[in-house]
Amino acid sequence: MAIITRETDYALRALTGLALADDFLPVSTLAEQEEVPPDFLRKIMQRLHQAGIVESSQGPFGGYRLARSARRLSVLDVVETVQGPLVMSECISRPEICGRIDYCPFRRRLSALGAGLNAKLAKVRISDAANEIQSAREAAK
Amino acid sequence: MAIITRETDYALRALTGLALADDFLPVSTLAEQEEVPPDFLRKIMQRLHQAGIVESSQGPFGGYRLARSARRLSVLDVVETVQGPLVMSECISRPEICGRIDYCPFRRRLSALGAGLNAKLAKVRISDAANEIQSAREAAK
DNA sequence: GGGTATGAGACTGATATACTCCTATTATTG
DNA sequence: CAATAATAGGAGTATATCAGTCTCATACCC
Ligand code: FES
Ligand code: FES
Repeated sequence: MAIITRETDYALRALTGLALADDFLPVSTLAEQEEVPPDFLRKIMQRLHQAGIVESSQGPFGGYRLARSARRLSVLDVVETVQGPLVMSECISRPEICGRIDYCPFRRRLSALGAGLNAKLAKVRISDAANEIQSAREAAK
Repeated sequence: MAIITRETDYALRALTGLALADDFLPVSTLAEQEEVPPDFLRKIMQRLHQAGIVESSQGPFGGYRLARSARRLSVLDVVETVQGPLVMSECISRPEICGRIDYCPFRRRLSALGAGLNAKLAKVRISDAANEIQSAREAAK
């Protein structure tokens, strides 16, 4: 089972592309650059827009750009926006449906692992990815 | 999104029950104890049996028991048996479908997180859970 | 052989995933 | 200032997975 869906993967690619562009970029360009089906990316960008991660401009020369610095945008933000909160299991995340909360021997251990993963995903920033691409480009010159 | 499905959750409960019983236990008893739909648990036990995690005995006084010590059975084993390998993303786990393997700035970082999570899940053993239940029972006496 | 238990697997409803297509809005152009 | 072209916005669809049920065959004990 994959923890990160393709939708999130595509969103990460697109946001990295936007971080490098630093200007309004249309979905068509972004989709070609990042090798994502354009119509699918359009829908993904809408969700990122609703979540306030990107700003949009319609009409010719429009497109999307980051709404905040790539340094303040983590992989966790993107995961949570696209596929919802990342949790170890439904039973752990929702005490009201658990029913064995007092004596379940896995709850504590597994929820700690979930919290750990979330913390690590929060430390990977879009700017890290953008910087890596940037460095590679300069090295290739 | 939940990393561990309900099916895996049920499997963990059942295996912990078996670890405490240390004898053949029928699915009906196990299902009642662990609060799992009996027919669903039956199917889950079949998969655990195919994977060699439990042994079965048919007929009266039959049921399932652990095929190996609970100390040698980790949560990761159960996750992989029930829901397949746990990976960060499809694109990361299958280089042949990736296409951007040489320059993807997320591949290295995220696959490291995936490996870390797998390692931690491998360190949580069914015996840990069984021991915790055992201790609680003795304390309640 | 009768009764109790598991084994294998087909079948189903609901939800999520991955993607497509049509519509509304904006900016330039003649 | 309308027509047009470029863009985002949002509805809709096919497939897969999840979660569970049901049936029937098989093995075992008395
Ligand atoms: S978290 Fe609910 S039973 Fe374990
Ligand atoms: S792992 Fe394939 S594009 Fe990032």
